[in-house]
Order: sequence, then structure tokens, then C-alpha cells
Amino acid sequence: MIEYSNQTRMLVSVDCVVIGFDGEDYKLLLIQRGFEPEKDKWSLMGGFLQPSESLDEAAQRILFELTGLRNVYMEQLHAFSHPNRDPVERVIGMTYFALIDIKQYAKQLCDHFQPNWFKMKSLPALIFDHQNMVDLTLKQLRYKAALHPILFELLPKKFTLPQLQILYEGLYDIPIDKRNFSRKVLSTGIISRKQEKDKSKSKKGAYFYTLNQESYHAQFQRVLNFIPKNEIPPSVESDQKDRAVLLEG
Amino acid sequence: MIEYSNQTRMLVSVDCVVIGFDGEDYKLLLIQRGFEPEKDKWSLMGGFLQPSESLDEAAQRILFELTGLRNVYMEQLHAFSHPNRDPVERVIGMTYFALIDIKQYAKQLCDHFQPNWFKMKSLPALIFDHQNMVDLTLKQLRYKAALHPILFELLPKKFTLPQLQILYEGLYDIPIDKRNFSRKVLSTGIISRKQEKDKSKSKKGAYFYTLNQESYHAQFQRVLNFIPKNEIPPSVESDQKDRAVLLEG
DNA sequence: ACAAAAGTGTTGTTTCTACACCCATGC
DNA sequence: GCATGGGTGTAGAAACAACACTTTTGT
Repeated sequence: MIEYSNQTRMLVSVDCVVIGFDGEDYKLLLIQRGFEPEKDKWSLMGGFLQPSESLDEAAQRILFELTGLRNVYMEQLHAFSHPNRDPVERVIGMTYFALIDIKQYAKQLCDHFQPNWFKMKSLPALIFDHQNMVDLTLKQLRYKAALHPILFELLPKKFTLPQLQILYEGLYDIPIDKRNFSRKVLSTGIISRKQEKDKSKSKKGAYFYTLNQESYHAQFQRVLNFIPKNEIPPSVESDQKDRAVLLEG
Repeated sequence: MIEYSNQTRMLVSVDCVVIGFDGEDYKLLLIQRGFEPEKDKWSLMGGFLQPSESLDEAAQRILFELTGLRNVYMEQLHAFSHPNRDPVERVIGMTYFALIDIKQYAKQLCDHFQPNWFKMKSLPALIFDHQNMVDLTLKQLRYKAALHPILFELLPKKFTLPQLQILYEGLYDIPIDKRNFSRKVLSTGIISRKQEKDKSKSKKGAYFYTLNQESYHAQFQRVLNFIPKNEIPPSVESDQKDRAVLLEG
């Protein structure tokens, strides 16, 4: 048999929601769409799935082509499939999300396509249903980060406890008690303190920490509790796949 | 513009992992594939995405066509996309999973296609990558059920605490202390005791309970803890989307 | 009367939250 | 010397796990 008869074939796009954190705000990486329709409007990093690649491979390829980044934390999130989501023709939109160290990106920036960071709180209008993809990513991120140490993916190799705390406070838009927070994080053993201090933000300076890779991977499956239970946002439902894959370039 | 040029269109299939529980064992609903290749081999409930329907709609349609069931708990799980996963041609496999009350199904059984229940522990060989889909579903179910009261979807309207406990014990293959278990479950307020008892399994009889819909939906987002923390299987990673949608037929 | 399953309470341990002061430094 | 942000400890409350006996009733 050569093919299935009487069935409709359709395009499959991969759209990557690329999230960064600059120490203060969550940022989203957007690009100006290079072709019609909606040419020059802001869009997620996207492209069409090619015949010889899997979705994971396509997501990596697209991210690399548009940003120059590899070896980034990435997950398949959800398929958006409304028949008219793309006005041109039927396109199934597979959403992936990526968490990246924004400074790492600054180095490797491939600005041929001039992607741009926008503050998550003030995004421009996005094409098609891309805003839905972003919304779902944030929901997923809030859910997952409440249970697993995923946010470390957004930080540079060396980071401080105050930085980490701001990261969590920003995601849930809540204040967190620093004593309880540091006790919880340190008790897991996933980070270790360095001699060195970051003096850029205070006179006293804050100790740098680094991730313990082994402990990090071990803890990843465990259900943690960095966020006070009552603060886990009710909008966050359940659901999840398990696929925390560190895609390898 | 009429269509995107120079891009490859492909088939999209929807495959439903339909899970039931008969009071003792987890069961999987399989069907004998109706067309070549692999005709008459055991397969998940599947079909091709049609031009006018979304994936959610396709999943509902397929489940209904093959089993006669509507209004069933269903989630989009993951897209399987290896280029050669179907030997005939490129097909993107969208996996959904459904949890159903097996007795409800017995009533509404549409046996035109003769689907068959198999014990999860002794499945026949499945076509293509369907076993991977089942494996991922179980992983997801174990993860999610440890945090959210999702397993109630597998029980009939009226059920007993011993039944519920067997359901949890079976999923994780662990024994659970019935005193702690009942205290935890009851303290959430998601079920209420009826006068009536189930005397089919003991002389003394076990009280029937029913779900409190309001409380159930309210609790659904909360992170629960029916399973002792150390028993949450380490194989279960993180990841999830949030999409606990009760698809409406 | 006894076997089989259902139901229920207590205790010690751990984990959580709430909360306030001293420290180090650059200016 | 003082303002700024960084670091640390304790105590009361809540949640958890471990554990064993009594109840019901069909035979």
C-alpha cells in the first residue's frame, strides 16, 4: 500500500513559546513574521514540520534557526487545532515551550531574523491564536514550577537566592517569606553555595549558588513545595504529560 | 493567498487510550484494526482528523463511533511524530486518553466494531507505537492521580471506600493503610456517604459514597495527597498541560 | 461461634507558616 | 554613621505515617 486513500492531509506547524527572565521580569521572545498573511506582525518562533523530522526535532531546528540556541529546556505542550486558526489553510499548531537563560541568549544571538524580547506583562498583539499558546504556557509553567524545580532553567549558571526568590514571586505575583523560602530550597540540596558574592545589587553582597546537577535531576521527579500551598493559583488545573525532556541539539 | 507553497501536508490521526476499572483490574479498550496494513491486529481506538473538526472533536467522534460513549473524561496527551511510525505514510499520532466507568460502557456498548477489554497487565501486541501511547498514559495517570482526584472518573456513581482504595492501590501497585486513606479522602469533602451499603463483597457491607460535584470541581485544581509521598513513583516525571476538560459530546 | 471484611482513634514525628533582628558594606 | 539589602532561628500549628482493635453479619 502506498498511502491511505480518501483522507485529508494537512500542514503541521511547530510554534515555540520561548521564555526568559532578566532578573526582574519574565520575557517572551517574538519575531516578525516573514511571509504573508500577517507578514511583519509579531509571532512566536514557528515553522512547518518537515517530512523527515519528528516534532521534537522540528522544535529544536526552529529554535536554533531563529535564535542560534541549542540544548535548551523544551517541552511539547499542546496541539491547537481549530479548523480556521490559520486563515490560509488548515494548519495544526503544535506548541512547544522553552525556558532559556536570557544572558546565554544574548551571547549566541542570531539576529538575522531579529527576534525581540517583550515583557510578558506588555505583549504586542500576536498573530492567529498565539496569545492562547502563551497563556497556556504560563498556566503550565505556574503549575509545574509549584511542584518541580523547573525555574532554574531560566537562571544563569551562578545565581543568588534573592534572584531565585524574585523569579518565583514574579511567576505567581505574590510575596514570599525569604526565611521560609531559603530553608525550603536549601533543604532539598539541589543548589550549593559558592565562596563568591554578587555585589551588583547590594553593598553586603549575596552569595552565588550553582545547581547540583545530580541532585537536580534526582529531585526533578519529586513533588516539591517551594510555593506556600495556598498560593498555588486556583486557575492552574491538573493535567500533564511527563516529558520533561532536555532536548539535545 | 490560497495556500502555503512548498510545504508538505500530512495525515493526522487521533488515538484514544480508553481506560476502565472493573473493581479489580485496570482495563484497556482495544479494537481490531479494520483496514490494511496490520488489519485485524489490536489497536487503540483511532481515526483520521477530518477537515472540519478540531482534535478534541475528532477524539469525541472517534470514541463515540467506536464505543457509543459520550460525555467522558478525556485529555489530549501527546503527539507522536516519528516519521516512520506508520509504515504506509507520514501520520502524526495525537494521543488522547479517556477514563470511563466500565459498567456504564457495558450498557451503551456499540459492538459493531467489537472492541474488547484487556487487563492492563496482560495486553496483546499492539500496532505501530500504540504501546508507547499506553505507557505514557499510565505514567501520566499515575502522576496526575497522585495530585488530583481524577480516578473517580473510573468509578460508578455509587462506590465504596474499599473500592476506591483498591483503585489507588492498583494504580501504584502498593498497599495503602485504610485508616489514613479514608481520613485523607473524607477530609477533602469531595464524597458523601449514603445510607445504603454494598453487601456484595462482605457480610457487614460497606457504605456507598457519591461524589459531591461542586466540591469535586473545586478540589480538582488543588494539590491533594492521597498517596503517601514516598510512594509517588519516581518514574513519574513532571510535565503537564492543564486541560482537564470534560469534553461535552 | 467464627470467619471475613468494614469501620474507627491515638500518638509521635515531620513539615509548615508566621514572625524580627543582626550583619556587612558602600556611601 | 547610616541606609540598603542579605542573612539567619524559633515556636506554635497542621499534616502525616504508623499502628490494632471492635463491629457486623452470613454461614
